[in-house]
Amino acid sequence: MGRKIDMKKIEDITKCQVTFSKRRSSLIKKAQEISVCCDVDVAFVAFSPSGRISKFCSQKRKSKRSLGNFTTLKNLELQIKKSTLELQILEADLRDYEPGPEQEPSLHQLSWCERNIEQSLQRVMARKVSSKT
Amino acid sequence: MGRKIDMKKIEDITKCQVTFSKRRSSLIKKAQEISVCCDVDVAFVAFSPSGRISKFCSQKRKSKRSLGNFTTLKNLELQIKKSTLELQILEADLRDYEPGPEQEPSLHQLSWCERNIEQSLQRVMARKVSSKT
DNA sequence: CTGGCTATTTATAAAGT
DNA sequence: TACTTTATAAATAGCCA
Repeated sequence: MGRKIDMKKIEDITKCQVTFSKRRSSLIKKAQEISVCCDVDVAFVAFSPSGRISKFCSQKRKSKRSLGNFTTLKNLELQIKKSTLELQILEADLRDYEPGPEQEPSLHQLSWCERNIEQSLQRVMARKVSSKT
Repeated sequence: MGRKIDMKKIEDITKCQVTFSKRRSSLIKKAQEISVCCDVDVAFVAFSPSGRISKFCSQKRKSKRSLGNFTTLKNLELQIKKSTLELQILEADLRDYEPGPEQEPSLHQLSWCERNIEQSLQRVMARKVSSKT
């Protein structure tokens, strides 16, 4: 599509931003299409050089609250515990970093991260429910 | 590309899988391209109907361990705490779900989720470091 | 399920406004 | 700086192996 370009970083700032904007749009469009046509749950995230985040999530989460047996719940709980532990370890690691003067962008990113974690778990849970149906 | 198709779920199982496979490939290719050309960190994830996960992450994480001041660390810690709390709440919510007879796919999904959480935090941390540079 | 082939439809790098 | 247009390169639906 368009004149061919080298697969390397576009040095011209303006050109790079334009390309990013255009490609991001079609990438998200494609993600939407595959989610609809193939009935899949997809997520796309991009951290731009300027620190901003672009994301797309096909929100086709199943409704919550559906009771059932607890056959393998132990395993699931174990995994969740492990994830929680990872978070705590990472929390400790974070102490080695310097936040810097600006704090808004990073806090936004952490907020995103937070939502991402939530959504990831929700996807897993939704998949868990649908896979047994 | 190809003969036009309706933007709706492809009912023919085989056709749907073929389409998913092909589109997934080009989607990941596009993700790789935008990550290189535009120097962005991207991630793409797809939960297929059959329960499998496809993902792509441009792994351009910054190296860890770089000391600095703790100016806004309080805020960061607060956010992390909040995320951890979310996880605990979600963990509680998980009790309302039934894992089902099959457990492998879901555990894999949780493993992915775990890695995703880790990677998300690492990206946030990396961005945190690079943004102050 | 992968992998080509081909006819079409999209995506898009550049240039124009 | 942001659309619009244009020329070209890619992506891909339908088939076949």
